[in-house]
Amino acid sequence: MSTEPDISADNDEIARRSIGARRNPASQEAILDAAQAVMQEGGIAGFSIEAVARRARAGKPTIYRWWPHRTALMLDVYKRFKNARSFPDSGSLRSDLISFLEDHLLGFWQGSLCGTVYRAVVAEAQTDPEAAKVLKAYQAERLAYSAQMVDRAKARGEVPAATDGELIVDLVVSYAWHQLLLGQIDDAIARVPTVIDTILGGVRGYRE
Amino acid sequence: MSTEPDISADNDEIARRSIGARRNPASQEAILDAAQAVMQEGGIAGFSIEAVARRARAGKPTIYRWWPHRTALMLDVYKRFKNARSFPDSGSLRSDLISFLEDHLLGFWQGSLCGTVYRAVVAEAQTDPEAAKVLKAYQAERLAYSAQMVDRAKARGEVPAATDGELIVDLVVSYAWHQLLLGQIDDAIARVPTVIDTILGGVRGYRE
DNA sequence: CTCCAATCGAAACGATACGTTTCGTTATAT
DNA sequence: ATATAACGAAACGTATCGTTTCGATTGGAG
Repeated sequence: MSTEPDISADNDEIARRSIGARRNPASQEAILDAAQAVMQEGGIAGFSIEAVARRARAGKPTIYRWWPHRTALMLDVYKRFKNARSFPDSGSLRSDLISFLEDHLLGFWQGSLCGTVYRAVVAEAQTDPEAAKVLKAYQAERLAYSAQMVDRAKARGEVPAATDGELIVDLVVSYAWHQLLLGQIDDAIARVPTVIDTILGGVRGYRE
Repeated sequence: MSTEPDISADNDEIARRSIGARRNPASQEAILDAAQAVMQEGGIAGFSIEAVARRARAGKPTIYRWWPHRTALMLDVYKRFKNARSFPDSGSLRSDLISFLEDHLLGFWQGSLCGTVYRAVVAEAQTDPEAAKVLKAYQAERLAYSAQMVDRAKARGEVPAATDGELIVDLVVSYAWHQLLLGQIDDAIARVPTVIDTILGGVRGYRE
């Protein structure tokens, strides 16, 4: 998998300087590279602004100038991975949701650095109210966007128009979060079809 | 609600001393009281061993001696609340699950300190592998225990014997976690019946 | 009864990270 | 030509970490 941005072209360059009264793209990139590397090597616990600054050979003020919170920096690292993932549109809600849970959530987090980063972001949001606000907004946006899968199913007549698309997607995402935060991604991936079938079909043979 | 242990009888007592070569119960209680108070006043962010020690007028080594991790201390505070909550057994799976989600999860966390403490524990588990192990074990145990609700429904013939009880409960718990960690407990409580009905019945009118 | 051992609170330790401020340098924008 | 704003570097004071000392306390072993 080449989902991970390349950071092998390390900072062999000469020391960066100011390029005038504007942001230095090279510095920004070096900082993101460093943040990713630090997260990769030391995990969540070792992730600090100081460590990133050292690794990037950047001044702390430069980081604080462009990223108000540690969370903002982590989210930017996360977003580097989430590059143009086309949304599943297979023509079937079931396989759309399976692909969504298996590829876009669990599979995306598995193995790569993304899971680690996302866990850190969620953890940070429990401490920092500002981070909580950012994460909540991000989740709301993603939820609304993902609900389009259900909208398309409605258009196909696959589900009634009254179906609460956001709730369906919320159940899928909630399950993925729970598994991620408990470090059970690998186990969860094996059960994806069962989970989706349960969410779509409910408890088989349930007598109301 | 009087779910919260009383800590109003504050430490007006004289300074505690050693009572010999054994644990001082008064100190342990004072530390737990202080931990709860600190969490209550400063939230997760302000929670530090130093702050707890100051508040309890205890020495830091005394805390480190009895609680290896910060998480262990937080979990002990959490457990003070979780006093003998009897499990829902209403004779109907639907109302059992509604009560479970509304009272034992969301309602238990709402308002009281428990939600804050639990969020802190989950956050800590993302950083500290030891905390992760403890939390994972705790969740697995609770999951198996809660699945008994579905087992009783099976015995009543309400659901087929092949139903995956742990998956049903997992979906409910996952939803509760997601809402807790996003700070949306209040909104979530209003939607409890809809959520349970969706999990039990699936998407109404879904054509497989 | 004597003394050992383990506890207690208090204080201080070095280390680390926080977020901010200063400084001299650089180069765009006006 | 000059004001402006970014850059890296260094240092600031504050806070918490987890550990180490210290003297005082008191139960339990010998």
